[in-house]
Amino acid sequence: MSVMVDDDLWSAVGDPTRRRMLDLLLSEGSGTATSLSEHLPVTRQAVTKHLVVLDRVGLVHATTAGREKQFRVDQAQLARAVAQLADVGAAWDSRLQRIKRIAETIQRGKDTNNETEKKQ
Amino acid sequence: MSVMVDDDLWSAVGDPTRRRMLDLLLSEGSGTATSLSEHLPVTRQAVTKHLVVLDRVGLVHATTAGREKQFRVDQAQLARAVAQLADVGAAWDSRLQRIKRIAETIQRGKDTNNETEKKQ
DNA sequence: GGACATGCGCAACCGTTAGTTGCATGACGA
DNA sequence: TCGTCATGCAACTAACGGTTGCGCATGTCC
Repeated sequence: MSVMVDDDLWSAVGDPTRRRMLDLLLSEGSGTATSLSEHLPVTRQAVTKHLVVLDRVGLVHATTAGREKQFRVDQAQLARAVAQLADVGAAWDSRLQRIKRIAETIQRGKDTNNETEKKQ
Repeated sequence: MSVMVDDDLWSAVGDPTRRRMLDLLLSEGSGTATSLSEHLPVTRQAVTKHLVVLDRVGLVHATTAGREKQFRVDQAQLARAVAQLADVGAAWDSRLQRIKRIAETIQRGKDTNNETEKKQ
């Protein structure tokens, strides 16, 4: 019934700044804490902390080259996250649809018992 | 490009406890802070605070009856939230698809030793 | 090689938030 | 009226998102 959700993964994409960082990394291909912070309303250090979080849940990983640390999106993990968004959305959506159908059934009258409502 | 997202609405459903509360309210139809807290690993007071933020973004609203305060999900607002989940998911998904296509194109072009490297 | 710039990491600090405990109050049933 | 039950309010803690400041390593330019 209730969808299996990785809370850590969801929380990681729950933050607006981190979502924008993922957007940036996807469109640019890769980026450093400094380069990302230039396109964001927060400081480099804040970006660094977010990168740690994203790295911890496997949504990005880094390769150090000289004094720069390039981050890239892990596509498989982001795909997992997208799947979870879709799952939860679908679960809620079907709930809403069911409520709507019940409401319409009640509206129509009480003798049309073709489809069953089960929970109270 | 970047999807229009209501950060407040998203943050509201970004919290795992609040998501479970919405699940409970959807399946039970309605609930009080006390009744919800009985199915959750947090205290009644914590649930109350979450109900305040859910109410603030319009995802639930309450009707006071005697000494009880019954909360119900606002279906229209939850539908909006679901739509935003779907939007962000779709945006990332198309990004991932595009990257995949580009990767395949490059692979096809430079391919004289056709061993596909597989990650898993 | 030395001077300077750049990218990063670490630490201290602040405001907000998710959670707790404790207590007071208002509504209900016997 | 008395006890019970749901709620509300206040204080406190821990974690988080954010800042500023500093130190260190690497790269560049004479």
